[in-house]
Amino acid sequence: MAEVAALVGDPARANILCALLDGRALTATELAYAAGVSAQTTSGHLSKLRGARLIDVCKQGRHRYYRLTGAHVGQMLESIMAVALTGPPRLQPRSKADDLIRHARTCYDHFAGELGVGIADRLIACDCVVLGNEAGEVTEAGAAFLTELGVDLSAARARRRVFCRPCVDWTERRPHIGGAVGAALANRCFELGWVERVRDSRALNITPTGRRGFMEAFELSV
Amino acid sequence: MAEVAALVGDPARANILCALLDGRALTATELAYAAGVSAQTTSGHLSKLRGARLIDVCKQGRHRYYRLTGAHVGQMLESIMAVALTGPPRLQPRSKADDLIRHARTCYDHFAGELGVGIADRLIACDCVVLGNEAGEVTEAGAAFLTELGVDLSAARARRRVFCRPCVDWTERRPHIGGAVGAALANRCFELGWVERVRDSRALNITPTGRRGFMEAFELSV
DNA sequence: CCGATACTTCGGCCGTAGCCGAAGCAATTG
DNA sequence: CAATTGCTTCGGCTACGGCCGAAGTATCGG
Repeated sequence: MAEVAALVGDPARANILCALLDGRALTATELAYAAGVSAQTTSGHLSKLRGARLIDVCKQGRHRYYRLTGAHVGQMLESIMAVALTGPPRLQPRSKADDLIRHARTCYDHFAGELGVGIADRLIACDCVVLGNEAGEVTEAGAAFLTELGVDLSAARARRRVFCRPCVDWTERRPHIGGAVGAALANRCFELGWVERVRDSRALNITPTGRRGFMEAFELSV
Repeated sequence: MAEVAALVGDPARANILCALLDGRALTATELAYAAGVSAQTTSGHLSKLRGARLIDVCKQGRHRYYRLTGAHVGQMLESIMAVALTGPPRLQPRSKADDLIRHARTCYDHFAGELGVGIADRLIACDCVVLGNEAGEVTEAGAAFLTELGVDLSAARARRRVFCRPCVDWTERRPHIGGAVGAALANRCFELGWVERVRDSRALNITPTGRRGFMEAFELSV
C-alpha cells in the first residue's frame, strides 16, 4: 500500500497521472512535457508506474501510448485530491490557465468545473437527475430529455460501470455528474461541436455553437 | 496532491494511518509500536501528518491521542488499498494474526472480514438490505429486524454521514455494510458483548455469547 | 520536590531515489 | 541506406528525508 502511495507521491509522477486523468492515452514525450522532466527520467517513472499496474501501455508504430489501467486508479487519484484540498489552504498563483481549467474541463471522461456543476445543477433543478451522497439516478423525464439531446443512454446503461455517480468537483466543491451518464453526455457535446479540448490541458474551450447550445438546453450562460 | 500521497507513501506513516483506520484514537507510543520505529521518529511523522490535516490530536493528561481527521481520509486510504490489491500479487507470509484479521475485524467503525461479509450476505438474503454499487438501503423489514436487535437506527439516520454504504472487503473482495448503519450495528454488537477488540490490532474476538447470538440473529456460524 | 513516564526537538549519519548526460535500440522518412 | 524521431538503458551525481542517540519540556505519582 505504501508502495502505491509512494508512486503517486513523487511530483513528476503525480503530474503524469493527473495528465492521464481525463482518460486519454498520451505518448511518453507528451507525458515528459506534462511532468516537467526529461524524457529519460519520464521513461523511468513510466516503467515504475507500469510495474505497479497503475498504467497500461500500447505500442503503435514508434509511439507508445500510456493510459490509466482503469477507473479505480482515477478514483484513487480523485480521493487523494479531495483530501489534499481539505488540508491547509496553499497560496497558489492564479494563472490564466488556472482560470480556464476552473471554467470548464474534463474529469476522467465527463465534464467538471463551472460547466460541469452548472449542468448538474440544471438537471437536478428540473428533476432530470436525483443525486444522492454516493450514487445518483436519472428520472424518466431526465431520460427523455437526454435522449432528445442525442445522448445514447441505452449504450451507457449497457456498460458495466456505475451508471450515474456524483463526483465532487475540486474547484467548485459541489458535485457534478460522473459515471456512464456523465461520460455519454460529454461525448455527445463533443459530437455536437459544443466543446473542444485545449491542447496539453484538461481544460475545454466552449465554441460559439456550444454557447448557444448550453443556453438552450440547460439555460446556462457560459 | 503529491504531498499527501508522499505522506502515505512512507511505510512507517502508512502503518500509522492503517492503525488509525478503525476510527479509534491512539497514543503516540502505541503508534510508534504499530509503525515499528522509535518514539522520536514517530513524533516527527505525526507532526507531518498533522501539518497536512490527515490526523487530529487531542491532549489528555500526559497522553496525546491521535485520530484520523475524518472519514474522507479513511476512504482515501481504502481506495489506495484497493488499487494496491489489483497490482501484481505479492507473496506474503500468512501468519496467525493474519488469519485472525481475515476472520473478523473492524473497518473504520463497522465490521469486515468473514464476519462482516457474512452479516451482509444474510441481511441481503432475507431482504433486509439492498446493496447497489455505490449506495445501499435498509428495507422496512430490515429496519424492523435491526430495531428488534436493539440497533438504534433513528440515531444513525440523524447523523450527517452516509446512511448505508457498501464497502468492498479487501480480504473477501465482496461488499460488507458500512456507513452509519454498519457503525450502529457494530456498536450494538459491542454492547451485547458479542465481540471484543483484540489488543493492538483491528482484529475482533467473537465471544461464546456472540457465537450464539450471530447464529440466532444471522444464522451465521463463526 | 524528585523520579518516572509521555512526548518532542535537535543534530548528525546514511541510504534511497530522482535527476540528467551519454549512448543504445527501434521504427519511420527522405 | 543514412538521418531523424521516439523511447529506453546505463552511470554517476546530488539532495532530500528517514532514522536514531541525546537532550529538552510537560504531566503524573509518591
